[in-house]
Amino acid sequence: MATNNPTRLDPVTTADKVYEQLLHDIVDGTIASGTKISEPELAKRFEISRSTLREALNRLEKCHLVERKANVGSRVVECSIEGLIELYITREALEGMACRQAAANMTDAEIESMQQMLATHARSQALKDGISYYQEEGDVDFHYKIILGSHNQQLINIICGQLYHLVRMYRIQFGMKSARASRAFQEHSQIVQAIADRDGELAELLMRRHIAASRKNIENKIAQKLEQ
Amino acid sequence: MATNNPTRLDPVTTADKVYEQLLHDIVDGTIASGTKISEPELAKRFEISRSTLREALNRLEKCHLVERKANVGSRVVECSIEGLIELYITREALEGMACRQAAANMTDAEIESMQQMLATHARSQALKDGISYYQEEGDVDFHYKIILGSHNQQLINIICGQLYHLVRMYRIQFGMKSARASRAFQEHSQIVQAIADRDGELAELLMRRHIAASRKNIENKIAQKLEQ
DNA sequence: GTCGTATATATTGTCGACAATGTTTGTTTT
DNA sequence: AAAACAAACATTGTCGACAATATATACGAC
Repeated sequence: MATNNPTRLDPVTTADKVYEQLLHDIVDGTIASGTKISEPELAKRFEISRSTLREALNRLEKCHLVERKANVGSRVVECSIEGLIELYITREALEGMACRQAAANMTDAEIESMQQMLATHARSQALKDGISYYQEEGDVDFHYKIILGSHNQQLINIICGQLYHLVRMYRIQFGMKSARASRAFQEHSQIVQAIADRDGELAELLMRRHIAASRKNIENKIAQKLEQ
Repeated sequence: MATNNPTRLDPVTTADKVYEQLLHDIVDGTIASGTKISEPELAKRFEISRSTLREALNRLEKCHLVERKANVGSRVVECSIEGLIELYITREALEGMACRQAAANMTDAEIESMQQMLATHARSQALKDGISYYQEEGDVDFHYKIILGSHNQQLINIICGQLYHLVRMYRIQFGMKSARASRAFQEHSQIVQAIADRDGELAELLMRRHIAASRKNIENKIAQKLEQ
């Protein structure tokens, strides 16, 4: 399945490449959450100068994946349950509004494309039910398309450019495998229908519920894990 | 009036100082919107090296005040009516949610402090009615307090750390002098009441209307200016 | 005279070294 | 032995120079 990721523009400079590598490593936990980052060490590992490493770190800071204190250094952001909840609440606000705007601003062609995508998901889901990875990819693609459909550059930048990296990080590190695939698919369908009807108010409401449900699902899972 | 600005932490490094100076100059238009930034020239002007200037530029990029293209350079962000609308729509989503969270998470002391603030505004407004500068400052302080009251670090970072610089830039450059002072004050009071009642849903609704009204007010003003 | 190409210029990206600040270790004092 | 201070160390911040890329200028072909 093609992951239509709007954040990834071809890296031209070496700082770009290092940024992408570090982004990947942090998101999937190869570089553990909370780790102190040693500039000299990392620079040596990548065989680059500290200047270009710092350039890469600056971009990671932009998506809130590393935090820097003056004269002290950088750390990979710490993953916490509180942080996760805060993130999802922010998502609820932003993606809800993006969905409302999408209902107003998406072209008919874009809507058509979404409906086709859902049809594909339905088929692939019917075939390999339970295999959640594809559903995960599909879920991300679905949300990206709606955000882009808002045609609001501010929303697009904030959500795709910074928030989503953190979302993916939490998903992977907390081992969220989208346990509610069929339910989520149903919700996706309702949302697309609202957009097709150009009903922005309903579209926003449904998206907010969708994300809130996802958050509660994750909260429950974590609560279960803590009980074990 | 003390401007309780949560973004301004004491600058320790020279890059911090240059950042703050540039931030100020860009927001108030001393460095015009859309200007190409020449690194060698700016570095010479501030009598610093290009490295530390680039550090400052990176932070400006974080709040979407400058945009950089690889191997080409940086420009001050362009102010457009579309951009303004997109910004206010984003504000509506984020501050609306922040207000809902504030209703849930603000301490009684924080609420008390807001009520006192409003009382001060009421008095100062009654005295020097029409002098909108204080009202402007007061408005910013009001919104900051609510955002901080959400106790949601993600929302606080996005809104105070990046969005608000742009908001202030648009306000100044488009010459918005808050023509609806008394109306805005009334809306502020209603919002604080909803928060005091711990009615998150209403608080969010009112904040969204408040920002939407502000946006429409600005749009009208711009339309009038274009007619002249 | 205009378009295309090639050279020259300027700007950005990257590098290694030095200065300033934080942190650790070792010593001294109570 | 614990606390306080001092010195050695490591890390981050800043600098100036070089390399790679983009832009501007000059020249030549049609």
